[in-house]
Amino acid sequence: MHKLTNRTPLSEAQEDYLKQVLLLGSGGEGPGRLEDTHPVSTQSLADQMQVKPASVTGMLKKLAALGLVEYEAYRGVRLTEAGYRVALEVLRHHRLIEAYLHEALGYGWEEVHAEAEKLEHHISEAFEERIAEWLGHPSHDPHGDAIPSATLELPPTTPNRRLSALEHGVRGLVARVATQDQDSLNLLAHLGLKPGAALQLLEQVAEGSRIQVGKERYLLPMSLAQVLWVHLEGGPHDG
Amino acid sequence: MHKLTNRTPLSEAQEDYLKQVLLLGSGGEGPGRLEDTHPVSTQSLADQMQVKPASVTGMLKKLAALGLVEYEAYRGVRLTEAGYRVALEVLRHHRLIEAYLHEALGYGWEEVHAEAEKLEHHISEAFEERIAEWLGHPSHDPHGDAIPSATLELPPTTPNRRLSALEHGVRGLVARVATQDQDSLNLLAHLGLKPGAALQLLEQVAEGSRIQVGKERYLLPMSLAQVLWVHLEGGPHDG
DNA sequence: TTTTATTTTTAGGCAAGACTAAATCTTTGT
DNA sequence: ACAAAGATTTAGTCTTGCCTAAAAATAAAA
Repeated sequence: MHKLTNRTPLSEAQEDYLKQVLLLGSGGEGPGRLEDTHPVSTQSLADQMQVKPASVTGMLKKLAALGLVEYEAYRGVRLTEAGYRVALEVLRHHRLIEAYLHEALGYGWEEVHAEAEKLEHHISEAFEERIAEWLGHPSHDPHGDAIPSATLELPPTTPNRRLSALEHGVRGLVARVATQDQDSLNLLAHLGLKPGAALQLLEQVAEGSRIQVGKERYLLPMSLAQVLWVHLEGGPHDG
Repeated sequence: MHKLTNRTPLSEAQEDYLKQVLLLGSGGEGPGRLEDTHPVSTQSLADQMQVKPASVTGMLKKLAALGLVEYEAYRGVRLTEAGYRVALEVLRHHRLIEAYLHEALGYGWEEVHAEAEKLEHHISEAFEERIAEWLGHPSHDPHGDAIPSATLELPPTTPNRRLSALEHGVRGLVARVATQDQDSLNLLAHLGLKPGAALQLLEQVAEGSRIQVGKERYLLPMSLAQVLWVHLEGGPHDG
């Protein structure tokens, strides 16, 4: 029996599961409309949450009973409308906090993830509002990830592509750094490859992507080239 | 067996208990040196934590096993040196957050407590440092409560007295508002009775204290007069 | 199609931290 | 001094969220 008029506050774990179902169920471009998501496997959730698959099954049953996910045994899980809203709310908290830590408190953009991960579950709506206000209601966080609005709409997407999928010679701006791995973040930050940075793809080789950033040339391993999303120079315009 | 080389991170509940043992064990003037505290009863902790006495007993045993409190059955509890340090650290977090919410994010001084209560357990040392830096390493929070330094020293105490204990005619400045009750805070805020405000005690009556604030006169109920700590005008100097 | 490998679920447990009810200590009143 | 009252502790449960091991379902391969 679904409890759609759900006003029981969710636990931290529950919120985290919902967030991950959204993230894993969306393409690499980041979360979009609920209809565009695909079901998520128990295993992928277990990996993401650093937890055993059996634990995931247990939690999914609870969330299904709350009407927050649609869960069919052996068949993966997807969010309901209600679960989707919760997930977006958590994402909004996370990304606003990242932006605030970066802009207001001088955190490096590569340092903000861990702190936001803890805080996202513990701030009030008032806090959310005040930092959003202070920041001027930003549409993207320091990693280039979209921030849902107060009414949970996502900002319009721009046509970005993975560095690893570009043709040689192409120039563009880093639009998004889609990893949370601390080592990767540190390296990319060290190379100046943060959102907004200009780069040119020299060529794709077996080991990864040879690029030029300012006057420097680097060979970026495949694993990193895949998480760097690039906005093409002179690419498609929308207006 | 005490585990004095304690580096197991404490739970939120454990930190809260330690904080309350410190607060309840200190006089109304707020926490001072560990030697000046008195043992705290199970009942008073239960009241403060909104929990049944049996639950308190259970937790105290755990904390005693960790070497954070000295606990003798039926006899109350006090902090050990290690527990005292944890309690001060939590208090520092709490009060720095209150100050930051007030000064940086425009929270009213009467609104900050609830938010700080949640956040105090979830911020990193880096976060603590950055907001302390931003604030200029303040010695007191918006309620006038002392903030332990990064090395956990308490700022020198000033000779304040409860409004309810003053003689009529006396003038002074509000030094501290020692309540966390939201209704009381709202009322005091409404009357402009925040730390720094000047007032004069007209007379003590059975129902409370008749005072003058600016051009207004109020009869402040006993319960409120007891939580208002006043710094006497032209009072004892220390230099 | 049948076997094998992989994924997922079930079953049973554990640790925190709360609760209730019952037992036991301490204090207090006379 | 002693009994009643009040405070505290013990004993036994419950819920949450995780675990491991074993069973079952699905998917892949022969």
